[in-house]
Amino acid sequence: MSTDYNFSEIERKWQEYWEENGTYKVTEDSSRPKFYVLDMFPYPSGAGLHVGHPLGYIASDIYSRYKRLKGFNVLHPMGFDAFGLPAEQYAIQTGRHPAETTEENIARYKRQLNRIGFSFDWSREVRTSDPSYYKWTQWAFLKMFGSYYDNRLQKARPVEELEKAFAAGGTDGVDAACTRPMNFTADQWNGMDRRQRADVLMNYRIAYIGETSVNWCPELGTVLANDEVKEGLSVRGGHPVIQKKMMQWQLRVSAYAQRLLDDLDGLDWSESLKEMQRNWIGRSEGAEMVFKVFNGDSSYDMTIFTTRADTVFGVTFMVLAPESPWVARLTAPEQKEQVDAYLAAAARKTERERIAETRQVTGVFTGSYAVNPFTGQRIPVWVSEYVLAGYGTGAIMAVPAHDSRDYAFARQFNLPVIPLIEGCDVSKESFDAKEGIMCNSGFLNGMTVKEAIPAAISKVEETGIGRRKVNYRLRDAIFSRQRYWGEPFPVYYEDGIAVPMDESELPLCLPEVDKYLPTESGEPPLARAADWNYRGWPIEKSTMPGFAGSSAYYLRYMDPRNDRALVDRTRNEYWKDVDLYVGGTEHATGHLIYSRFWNKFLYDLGYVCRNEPFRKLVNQGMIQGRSNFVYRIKGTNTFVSYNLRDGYDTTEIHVDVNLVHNDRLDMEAFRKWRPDFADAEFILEDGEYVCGWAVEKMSKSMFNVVNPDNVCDAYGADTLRLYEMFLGPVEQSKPWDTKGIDGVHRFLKKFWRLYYGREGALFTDKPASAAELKVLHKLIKKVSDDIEHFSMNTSVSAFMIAVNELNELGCTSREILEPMVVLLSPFAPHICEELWSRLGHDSSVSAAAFPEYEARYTEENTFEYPVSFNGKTRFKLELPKAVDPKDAEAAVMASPNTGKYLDGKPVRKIIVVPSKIINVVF
RNA sequence: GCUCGAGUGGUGGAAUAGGUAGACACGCAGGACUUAAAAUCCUGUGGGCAGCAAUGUCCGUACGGGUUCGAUUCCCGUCUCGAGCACCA
Repeated sequence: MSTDYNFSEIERKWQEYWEENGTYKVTEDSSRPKFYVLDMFPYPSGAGLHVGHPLGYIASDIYSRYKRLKGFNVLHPMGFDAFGLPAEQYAIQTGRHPAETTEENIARYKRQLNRIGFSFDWSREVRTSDPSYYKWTQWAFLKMFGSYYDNRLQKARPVEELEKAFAAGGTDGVDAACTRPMNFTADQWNGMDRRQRADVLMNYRIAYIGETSVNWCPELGTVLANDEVKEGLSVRGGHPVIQKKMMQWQLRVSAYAQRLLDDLDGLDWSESLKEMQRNWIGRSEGAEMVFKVFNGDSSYDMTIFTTRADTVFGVTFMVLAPESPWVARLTAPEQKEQVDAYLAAAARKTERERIAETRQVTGVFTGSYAVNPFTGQRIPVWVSEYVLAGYGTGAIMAVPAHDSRDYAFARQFNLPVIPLIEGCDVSKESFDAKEGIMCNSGFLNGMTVKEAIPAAISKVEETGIGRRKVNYRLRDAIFSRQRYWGEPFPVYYEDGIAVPMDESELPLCLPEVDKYLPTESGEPPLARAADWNYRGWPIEKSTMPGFAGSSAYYLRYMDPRNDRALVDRTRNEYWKDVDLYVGGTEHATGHLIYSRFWNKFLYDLGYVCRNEPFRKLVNQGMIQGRSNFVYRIKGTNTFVSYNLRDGYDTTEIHVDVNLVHNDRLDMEAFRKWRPDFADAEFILEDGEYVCGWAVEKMSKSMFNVVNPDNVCDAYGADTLRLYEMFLGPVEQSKPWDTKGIDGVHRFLKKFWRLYYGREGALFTDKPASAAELKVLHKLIKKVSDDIEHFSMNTSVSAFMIAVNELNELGCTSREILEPMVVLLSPFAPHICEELWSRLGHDSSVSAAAFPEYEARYTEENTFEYPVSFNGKTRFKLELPKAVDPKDAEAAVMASPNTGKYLDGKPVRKIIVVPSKIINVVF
């Protein structure tokens, strides 16, 4: 048996052992408390893992292993988010089936993950593209199709109950979330035919089909959700996105806006992430107000939304969104030509162009007028792009004096500006702040803005002009994608009426197609599938988006092979929810909103027992690349070292970071790297070639991708794990910098040397000394506190200190060395398994118990000392043994806090520098 | 523009209730063992000033104020960087 730390042999051995023995397989066990640690499952891309991906997995694995040692029954699964665009685009280029390439990518991912020594229970693996999995994605969709949202009860209910209510009393007494408000009587409902009823119900379903303005990406040939578009470009691929009206499946996420907002308060998530969700939900309180509008002889009531009802006396015009249905109604014949031209121009623009032209003010007069309900004044109605169709009612009252956008518009088109706040200057810009005293505002005069807002809304309600209203920025999620590689909708069209399939017919599997491109007529790829129909009726041709499969996967891990339910009730009641969820912040407004919505929906229907899915969430930072450069002298094949390059005219060239160690170039490897560098010459400093560096995104084109496999080859998985933790706080983004990895590797070697010298085993049965025990117990306390607080980086430091101290003490006692192995095993499981077994244990170290921290070593060194004040013993001090009680008492008496706190608070801490007491902390 | 974070040595970063700032590691410098190298080990390492020295002393956590006996930590203002949202009425 080798006495050296042979990491590659050790790691291979134990990884095989874990697999053969099913060491990390977990079953429901009601005798032990559960703990559910989840990582956001990866999309298995063709590029494989780089060193940044496992950061969160390592942290969560340490946490899982720690909890296991603490006696918890830990569920720590892994799976794959396997549907997605890259596999499909690869299929379009190569003709290979996405299932095939996905399978290969998953195999590579699993191999790479297993090399790092994670304690995943692979028997519970899920893949979203697997029919036995997406059966339950489709099932949830059918449930959403069959449900509506009851605003009064604030929960989802079966559509059948809505039908009963309609049959009994029409829309009277029904308060349900819907696309547009409806009004009909029971008689009208009962008189409707099948198609009419289907149309009405579609207005209420939680999964519904409807015409909406969508983000259409022509390049990708599909629609995208709001969170898949950034700055007018698709997140995947960066292609331009335009607005288009289309019939699309949607999920009524907006119905859950208030609950999604309220329930954030109870979650143990970072404040910044909660804030992001709050912004995305975008609750704003205000009022809806009705304005009378006139087009020639016709008059209508038009509703607008405002958060500034107090400024109604300053309304000098109104503005409609170009897409608003009011535009057609309110365009006067003499203005029709101009309005149509404006609408056409607006429709042609991409989202990006609209954003780019934000500063340009455009608009057109409709020729119609409205009446200000408070002043009776006649005001013109305009159309402009700066008003959004999708928010509020798509129409606004414009108050140029107190809204900068209205102000810009008024200045552009010479519309009047009426200031409403005493002393404000609106000659150059609007006064947007909600402060000051109202003027020119009738009954509001003299009030502060803060008083005027509720007063104005009350008046609006009293006079029947409108009502209090809360608006949300959160929109319904568009759920159709015109793509192949996604879940098919279990819906067919009978005479054009959408009909759900029966649950018993799931899964509806993806059909084979000859090509993965849209058809010539622009239909989705599924239209290429011959004979794909249901009893002769056409099946829905679009597929579900990426977030469909990832919205409930955490539930499926609880019961992954169940074919009768998404998750069995008793299993769900055992595992309940995710105690710790680790993943990137990029999912803040996508997956993490959809998942919460999906879970709440299932909760409403009684399929799951928890209202929120993820109790605690940690966002791991991104690991950026650290690129290296060499400097070629122009026109030559000579490269000059970093610090000497000033004297030359050079070109900076990215060099593969795998050819560089501590910024020193391996010149031989460099010559072999590419043929044109084969005869490269170098100008060196101190005999070495020093490279330049920069922090950039980790990508192939920058040659800065570090593959964890290479790190495992060179240093071992345990070093990789420790090093990724040592790099800094898990939540923080940082560049991957191999400087310093030697230090961590050195630590593991030192750790090994504590157990094995060159001559063999060093551990003995000798009892531990007090000093040794103190080192151990200090470490136990530090490490457990650190892991609970997710600061693994400082734990690694603590291990280094402890090992140095034990070395100095010449520690050989098993009493110390055994618990040390258990302690380190969450971080470096392989080396610890090996040492554990060499210490004579038959079972895996993961079956051990995390050592208990014994306070006696601090107790032994402290004692209580009564302090008298005014002749009465007031409290006892806990003093470090090194401190002379007289000094302590003197320090207490001299303490500036004594007078303040002597009677009340206990002493918390005595601050001692080597020889003297500085202060007493109460 | 709005919202939320963060600014500490040459570098990554510690300081987990306001209490010795710079733990630990890298890098660097010097030394030991080597014919040599690698590996390993030891010592030093924020800055200024004084001293042969051990040491002493002052300044230091982006900047300017404040609260406190005491501030990297709390409060106000400024600057810089990062993240998110962005015509949301």
